[in-house]
Amino acid sequence: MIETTPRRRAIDDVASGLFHANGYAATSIRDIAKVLDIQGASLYAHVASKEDLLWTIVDRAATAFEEATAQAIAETPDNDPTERLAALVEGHVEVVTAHPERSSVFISEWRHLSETHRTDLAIRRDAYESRFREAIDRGVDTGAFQALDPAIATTFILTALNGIPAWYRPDGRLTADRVSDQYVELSLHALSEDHR
Amino acid sequence: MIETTPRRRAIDDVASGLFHANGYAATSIRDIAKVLDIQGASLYAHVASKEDLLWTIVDRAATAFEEATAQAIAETPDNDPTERLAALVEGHVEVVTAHPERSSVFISEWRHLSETHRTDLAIRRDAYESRFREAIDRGVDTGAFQALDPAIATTFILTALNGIPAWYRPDGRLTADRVSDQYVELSLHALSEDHR
DNA sequence: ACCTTGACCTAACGTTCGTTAGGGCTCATG
DNA sequence: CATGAGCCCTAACGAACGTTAGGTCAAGGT
Repeated sequence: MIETTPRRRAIDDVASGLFHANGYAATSIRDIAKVLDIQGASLYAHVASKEDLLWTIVDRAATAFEEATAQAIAETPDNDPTERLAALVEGHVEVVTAHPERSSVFISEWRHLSETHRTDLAIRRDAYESRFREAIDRGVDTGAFQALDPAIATTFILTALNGIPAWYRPDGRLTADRVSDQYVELSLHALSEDHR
Repeated sequence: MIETTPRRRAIDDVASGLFHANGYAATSIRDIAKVLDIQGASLYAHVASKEDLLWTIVDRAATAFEEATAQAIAETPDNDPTERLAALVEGHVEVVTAHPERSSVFISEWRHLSETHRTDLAIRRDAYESRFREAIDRGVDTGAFQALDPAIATTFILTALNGIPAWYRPDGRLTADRVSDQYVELSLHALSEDHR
């Protein structure tokens, strides 16, 4: 069970922000402490290690993505790949726009995890990507999607989705809903059969 | 003029590989030297600073992308946005697959440049992205592309392209040509008007 | 009145960082 | 044979790193 005091939560949020902005390796414990107006050593009353901090953030983000896919799958029929993929994309965008910093760290900083955590995460990430891959495979099989390399198509869409936290700003011109709508539209369009 | 001895070139290549694999901040001068079977301090006979190393790699990558777009634009008519965009995507994929490590560093590690170099690069990157943006704008205007938010569409495609060096392996299942073909197909399809 | 708990402090540890200074070896060219 | 360029060495610098140890102080429960 993960214990989470309010103070620890605040520390995680500050760490997310700095890891997102400068990267994990370029962010020191003392950098994080400075934002909290605290001495670096004091952080160790709340945190086991720097990597523990990273893992907490990454694990929370991974869980959010997993919950989103689970819901998307529960809400759409197996035999409608178009709707299924739309729900998956929408769910992904919602998670990313709700927590851009966490998501960014999850996507970009996993290399700096310990080997144990890294392999744990790789498994979960593969499972996540499989949800997209399965929907696309099925769509190609049933003819709903054009026949192209499903592996490339999956990667194409997933990398486009993963790019969002790098540019999305919650207070920017684009609302989360608009981004979601457009990304669903673009993703489905990219795969859809021509209707000439 | 940039002077480039063969030895310096070898150093740049090693640095590209490590920066790509572990990130700039997590790669030390001594790490780079170790691959070359050399003492860390010896690198300073060839390199002014660690940032100089990063900038050389990034600058070379940026130039490669600029040359690719220039060629794509020269080879396609202004009034055919579909062909223009196809050429831009193809050129981008060719650069990325020819130099995945350099490209990866260019895309992911620009935050660690000095402010001078970072703003220099930001300008060039904006100019590069504008080439895509202009083709998409024109395509939406002429009706060749479906009417969606051109800013989002541009970002969607560019982030998908930028994701390539993270997964592409020169000795893998997919040849550079195949990736290029598929990415052109997916990009154009994502934007194309329905023909129902 | 005492004790725990949470939050933070200062001081210090051993290590690694980027970088500089100064010297030495090899080898092609004059 | 002398020269000089190219390449690398050892030694060391001050700074920053993650982390540990031990202590203070206020709030709250018993």
